[in-house]
Parts: sequence; structure tokens; C-alpha cells
Amino acid sequence: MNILRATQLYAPTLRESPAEAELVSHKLMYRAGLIRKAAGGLYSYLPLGWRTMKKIMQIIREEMDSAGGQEILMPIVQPAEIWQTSGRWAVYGPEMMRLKDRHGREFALGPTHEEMITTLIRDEVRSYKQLPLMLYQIQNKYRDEIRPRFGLMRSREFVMKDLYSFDKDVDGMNVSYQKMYDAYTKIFTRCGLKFRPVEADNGAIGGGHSHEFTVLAPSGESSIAYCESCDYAASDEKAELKVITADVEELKPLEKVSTPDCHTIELVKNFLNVPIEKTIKAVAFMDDDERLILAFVRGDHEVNEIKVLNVVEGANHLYMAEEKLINAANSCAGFMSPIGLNDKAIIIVDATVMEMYNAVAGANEVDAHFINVTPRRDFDAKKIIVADIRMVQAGDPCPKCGKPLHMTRGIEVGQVFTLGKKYSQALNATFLDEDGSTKTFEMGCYGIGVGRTMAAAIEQNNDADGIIWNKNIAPFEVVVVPVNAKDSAQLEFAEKIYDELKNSGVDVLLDDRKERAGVKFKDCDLIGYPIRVTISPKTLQSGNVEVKVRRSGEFMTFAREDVVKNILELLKTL
RNA sequence: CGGGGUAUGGCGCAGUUUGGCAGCGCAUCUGCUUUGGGAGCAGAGGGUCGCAGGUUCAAAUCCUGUUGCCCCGACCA
Repeated sequence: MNILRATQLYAPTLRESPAEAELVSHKLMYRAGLIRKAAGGLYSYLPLGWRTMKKIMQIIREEMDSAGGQEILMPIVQPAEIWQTSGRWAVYGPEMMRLKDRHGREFALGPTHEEMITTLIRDEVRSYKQLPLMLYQIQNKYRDEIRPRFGLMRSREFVMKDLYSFDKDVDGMNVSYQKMYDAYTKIFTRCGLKFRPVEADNGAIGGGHSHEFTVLAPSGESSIAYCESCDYAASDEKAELKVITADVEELKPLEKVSTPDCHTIELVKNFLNVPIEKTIKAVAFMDDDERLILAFVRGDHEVNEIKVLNVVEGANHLYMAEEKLINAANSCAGFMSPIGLNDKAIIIVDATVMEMYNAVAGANEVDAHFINVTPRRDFDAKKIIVADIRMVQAGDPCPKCGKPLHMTRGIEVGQVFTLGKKYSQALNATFLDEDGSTKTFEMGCYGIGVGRTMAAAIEQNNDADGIIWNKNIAPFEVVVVPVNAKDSAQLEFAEKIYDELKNSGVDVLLDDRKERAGVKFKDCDLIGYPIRVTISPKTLQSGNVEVKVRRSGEFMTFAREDVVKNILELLKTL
């Protein structure tokens, strides 16, 4: 039997990591010899890293196949025409890597494959009888990121699984979507990740669903709110919030008071000695057309700019408002409120603000505030837009079950998305339905970042000594270590154990390097094999074998004849 | 694209202020000793100091230009 020996494995481990590596996962991937960088955002996968990548890909393949997917492979180099037809040649902008061939024809390195697959299907599939269809590939993708960083987390070339579903109607599309949602749940569970499917905004596409599969990790780039009592989770920008009602109070008359230099909520609250929940905060924005947009939230809340954008018709971007705009609306910075503004301001009031009684708000003049403001009485309902515009905070009630929400950061490793007819329409991809009519495909797309999944797994599972792999994606499940490989008795014994494990289907490596025990142990911990089997003079003599579990650090002693059986049992728990 | 930094052996860094033999630790190779948590001793190899110009008797060091990389920001179906 061919033995996989560490002496023949290219696994260059380092004591130190390159200065540029910031994230734990990036450092460990470098130190453990999983990857090396070729240029900014471009990486080579070394044998250990590629083994893990292949295991993740295999899990993906199995789940895609059992959900009805079929694997294909499409070109990386894509003709410009299909992108021009869909309109994305211009839209995608500098993020798309472009090139010309010797004849001057334009091409792109695919950042995604909607155009490619839609064109493929358009030219082949004619009948509803051929539907539904789910095709996927695991392929390199290219995005010329403005700032590649964090190793494999945000790189310019990356391995991605992308599946595209084609259905004859929306119902079918939703079935495909659910199949993928379920498959993704299985995939990330098998990878041993703590994750949440997070509700995502469908934006302009509309109508369908979208979830981002987010691995929970403090270093993640996206911030999410989630509920521990139910399965609700959403990105901070998308989390919907219910109105918070306040206890009913007797209404006092509106009154203007002097508040010298109190231009922040903190100063007003202290000066007037009121709880922050009884204050109304104003944030002034303007859009591309220099329209003034004033957003009002409770003093202890923050404005969610995305929600504001969605409320204001025709606005694409928000900027900090220029002071002259605020003055033109008959107000002044630091003392704004909806009371007494002219028509130059678009006034958005958070729904929770409307529930307040006898609160404090600006008086639209320097050094003055109103007290006893009750928005329902004092705000001009015709002039204001009431909406949910606040940013979720830890402790806010879950929109599904009402329990307090938690906040965490996460790494987006996959997303599922219904596309509807967006691309099939643009590229004129149609089929003949049962009734003989021509119809446009209902599509969905579903992506998983393979490298990012690997990085996220490390980000979530490591300690001071190195990586702690889940057995399903570890480069090897078990490493057999003779502490002194120069001792032929130890080596031979280790080889026997190796053979037995191998014959039982265990993915195993023999560390036959003639290094000192300490060096080998450190490397084992760094690389993170889930189980280490140690052969030493001591164990040889007693006829037992020592086993160390990487995650728990636990040492066990197994009788020689039970080694394989016990390791198989142990693996099931890791 | 704006701001800030940086570039010296495979990795981590010093040397640049004030020009004068290119260094240190780790790693690598050889030998001896050691052998259950990154060993000790002795020796060795490896760098056009990012690149291109310029100043100078002399440039890693000063000047000009350029490129890569890193950080912050803007951007991100």
C-alpha cells in the first residue's frame, strides 16, 4: 500500500507569519502551509490547503447532486457581447477584469456566470418538459476588488460554486430555491460551521427571496442581528424593527426652553436632566439633487441610511447635508425638529418616535429646544413620512417572536437568490410551455465561496497553537506520529497502524519526518489534524497507543487491538 | 480614487537621521551530541538593498521618477 508520508508532503510550515496577514485565519493558513500569495488577492493553494478545498467541494457536490443539480463547467473567459446584451458590461464597471484577444475582440474574466448559463440554456432548452433544470459548476471567479484583503476572504481570484436554476414558473422557482436553501444548510453543517441563514434584501429584483449564509465570527465583515429564541436573522441594515410603544402619559403643553450650546443629544439630555429615551435626535442628509432629508429617531437610536434611502423616492445616495440647506429649511444644525420646518425639507420620522410623549426636540433655532413634544399632536402629519428607519441594536425585540435580538459579526460564505426573469428576459431565453405559449425562464442563482468557507472555518475554529479542523474538511483526519522516526521499531509499528486505519477508510498521514518530537507535535497542532496517534518507546512497550484529540487537548490510551475501532468511534464525535 | 505607511536572503526585522566592507533572529545545508512540546555546539550556503535615472571618489542611505505591497476611507450583483 502506498503510504502518505510527511517526508513526501509539501507542507512548509512557518514559525512566523508574513507581516501583511491580519486575520487569524490568514495567518494560520500561511503558517500551516495551506496557501501562498502570488500577488494581491491571488493565491496558490498548497497540498494541505487544496486537500481541504477538495473536501469542501466534495461536500458541495454531494449536496448539489442530491438536490437535483448537475455539474458542468463553463469558460472563465467570456465574450463581451453577452454582457453587453444583459447591460452589465457597463454596469459592472472596473470590478470586471477585461481583456482583448489578438483580433481586438473584447472578453471578460467571469465574475459570475448568469449571462453565460442563460445563453447556454437559451440556445438549447426549448420545452417545459426539460424543466426544471439545475446546473452548477465549481469554477474560478474573477473580481478586480478595489482592495483585496484578509487572504482568501476578499481576493481577486477565488473558487466559487455557482448553481443556476431554470423553472417554468414562479412556483417552480420557489421549489428550487427551497431545495438550495436546504442543501446549503446541510453543506455548512457538514463543514462544522456555526452559521445563520440571514434574510437579505432583494433590492431591484423584487418578488422573490434571498438569504445570505453567514458564518458567525467576530472578525466578519458584515454585522447581523439574530434571535436565539427563534431562527430569525438579518443583516443589520435589513433587520426590520417593530414600533416600540411608550407608556401613555398626560399631555403637557409644548414649551420652548433655552438650551445654550446643547447641540448634541448628550448635552441636551444632561442639561435638561431627562432620560435619553425622551429625546428626539435629528440627522440631516442630502441626496444627489441636493434635496435636504431630515431623519428623526429616538435619542438612543441610530439612523439606518439604507432604510432612509428606501423611503425617499428618487434618492440613490445619501451624504451629510450642507449647512446652507439646513438653514434654507428654516432650521439650524444641532437644534432640528419637524416642528416649524418649511417645505424645503423631506421629513422622515421613525415610527417609534410617533409613540413618544412629552419628549425633547430641537426648536429649529440656536440654543433652544422644545419640551413636552408629543409627535402625534405636534408634528404636521401631512408634511412627514413615518417609517421604520432605525438601525437595529442588541436588545431590540425580534420581529418574529419578540425576544431580544443579539448582534454579532459574520462572514458571508454563500447566498441563495431568486432572479426571476431578470436575465432570461434580457437575453431572450424562452421555452414553449404546456399550452404552447412562449414563456421566459424563472431563474435562481446560488453561490458558495469555497476558499472563504475554508477561511471562515479556521476563523471560527482555532486556538493559540493553530487550526482546529472539523474532521469532514481537515486535510487529513488522523496523523500517526512515531516520536522518533529513526527508530525502525517505532516506524514499523506506526506503519502498521497507518495501514489499518487506511484500510478502514480513514484519511490518514504518517509523520515519518526525522524531527524531534516537539517539532512534530507543534506542526500537528498548527496544521490541526483532528486526531493524533503517537507511537513512542513507552507505548511500544506497553502495547498501547496514545491518542490526542486536537480540539479538546484530551489524551487517551487505546489497547493495540482496539485502536482502529476506537478511532472510528472517536471520529464520529468530532 | 483620496490619505498614511512600507519595500534589505524563504519568513520576521535592524541599518537610512549624519553616504564609507550589507547585518541579526528564525528557516535551509553538513557534522557531532540530543530525542515527548519549535534542542545544543561547530561550520556552510543564500541578498544586483523593489525598479529606472541622477548627485558623489563612494549610495541600502541623498535627489527625481516609477512600481508592488500594507493600513484607513470612498466603493461593493
